[in-house]
Amino acid sequence: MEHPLHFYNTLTRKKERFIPLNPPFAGLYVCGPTVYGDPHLGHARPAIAFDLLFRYLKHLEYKVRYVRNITDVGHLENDADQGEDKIAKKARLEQLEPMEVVQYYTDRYHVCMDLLNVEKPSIEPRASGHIIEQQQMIEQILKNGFAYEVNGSVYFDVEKYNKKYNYGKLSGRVLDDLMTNTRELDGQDEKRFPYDFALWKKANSEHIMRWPSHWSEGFPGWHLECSVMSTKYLGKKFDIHGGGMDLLFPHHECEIAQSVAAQGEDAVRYWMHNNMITINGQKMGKSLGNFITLQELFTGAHKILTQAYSPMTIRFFILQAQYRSTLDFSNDALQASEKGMQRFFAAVKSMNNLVPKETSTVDIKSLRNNCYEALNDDLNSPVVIAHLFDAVKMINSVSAGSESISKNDLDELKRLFRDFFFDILGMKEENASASDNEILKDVVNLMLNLRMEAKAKKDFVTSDKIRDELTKLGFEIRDKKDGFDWTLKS
RNA sequence: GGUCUCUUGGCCGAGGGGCUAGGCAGCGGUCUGCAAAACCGUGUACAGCGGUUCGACUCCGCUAGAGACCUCCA
Repeated sequence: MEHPLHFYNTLTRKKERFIPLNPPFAGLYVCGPTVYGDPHLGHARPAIAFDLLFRYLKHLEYKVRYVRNITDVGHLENDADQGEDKIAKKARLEQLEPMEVVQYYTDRYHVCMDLLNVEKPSIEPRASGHIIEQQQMIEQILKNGFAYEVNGSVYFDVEKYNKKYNYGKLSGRVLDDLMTNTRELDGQDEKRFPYDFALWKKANSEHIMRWPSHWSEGFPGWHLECSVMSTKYLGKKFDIHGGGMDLLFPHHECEIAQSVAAQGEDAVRYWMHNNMITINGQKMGKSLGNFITLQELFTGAHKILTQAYSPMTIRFFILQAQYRSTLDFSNDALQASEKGMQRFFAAVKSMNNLVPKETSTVDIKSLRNNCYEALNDDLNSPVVIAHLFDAVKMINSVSAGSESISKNDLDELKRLFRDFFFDILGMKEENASASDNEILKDVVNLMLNLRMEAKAKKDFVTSDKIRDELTKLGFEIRDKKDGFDWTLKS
């Protein structure tokens, strides 16, 4: 590859060059949502971060299979083996079938992802659709001696596993430390060791989601689905596994243990973790109750918001931080993103109206490589955006007449925006429907032409009135040397 | 308590031993009938204290503060 892509591998704790196992193919698995609640801002981060990766890998002409799961079963409410299934609990609260809840929130998630212009993954498997495969993996782990059965439940034998392999290599944990640090947990009596985790859990009588198995009627443990579905669709060894940093331990650590226990070697080659979105410096999360749903952002219906923010504003906001940094959320920060993003779209519009000259006084040659360099350095989207802002400045200068651009350079500039701003960063014009409305366009142009006539007659009362009224309606009017320009703001 | 991470100007956020990040906001100017937009100019920012170094905001140590994981979490 001409542009070597590097990213930070959590497993090795350093940036590594990405060399896929079977080029030109690349396999990517990302932990998707547990569908028992409305998608919130936190869900947007990994979705967008790995959407960026997906898009960039495709841009680099890899044939990517992107698998992002839907967790619709198996995550327990409280302590590993005492709680009830989250989805079952919600179902009982709302008097709905569990699968009805799953469907409802899956649909909500999809709607939000579409609005955020997050591309659909190649495969979106559900845990509930892979019960048999999960049982097969449990059998394999049992056969290899790294699990034991107690009263119809099957647990992973962490201590035994750690004698042969290294439990904790991803999160940097040492099992001995974990042992000395053991806390009192209820209902651990079935386990040999507190850090053992369930592979299969016998369902109690009230538990609604249950499947038959050799061991009991029950349900699979929480970490199993990802091990199973990733390798099922990407192979026993595959390139990239992504997810939020909060899943690093125990979820991803257990995934590694399961895969290694089942097949004798790691499944994942590069582990990538996105950081959290914070609010007032604190992680936004369900348990803290300080999360803000995407719906609330899109409608402005939240007390810390002064207005609604469009999905593209959210996307731009998230891309303005590198995915491994925490991103502090606030109304002010969103407002800054919205303004900046609007400058982009205004510049793109005026780029398409630029008239090329014989020669260029702007230097656009380095822009493309600068953007590649930023992306190749662990997907540094904020730096890409900074370079694109340089391009915005050039466009505006040419538009203002203080600089000129050649036909070739203008074409390259257009390609630059198409490739990086639209295709890779995944930005898109939002109120296209409004400004694409021909009749609306004609009416606004009519009004503004009347205004021009008034101005020509120095009838500024009339001309200002037209401008002010249109502004009130949400239009932005910009006078030009010989004419005008306008946009409908969202 | 254990493990780990972070602390950049009013806000968000890159970066990296000596070279302007960028955006938003602010201030001054140009343009304009006035605006808006745009353009030009404008900020002695790197938590504190030591150390290493010719030179540190960037490396090391300590102190303070914040956070993450250790329990479901994106």
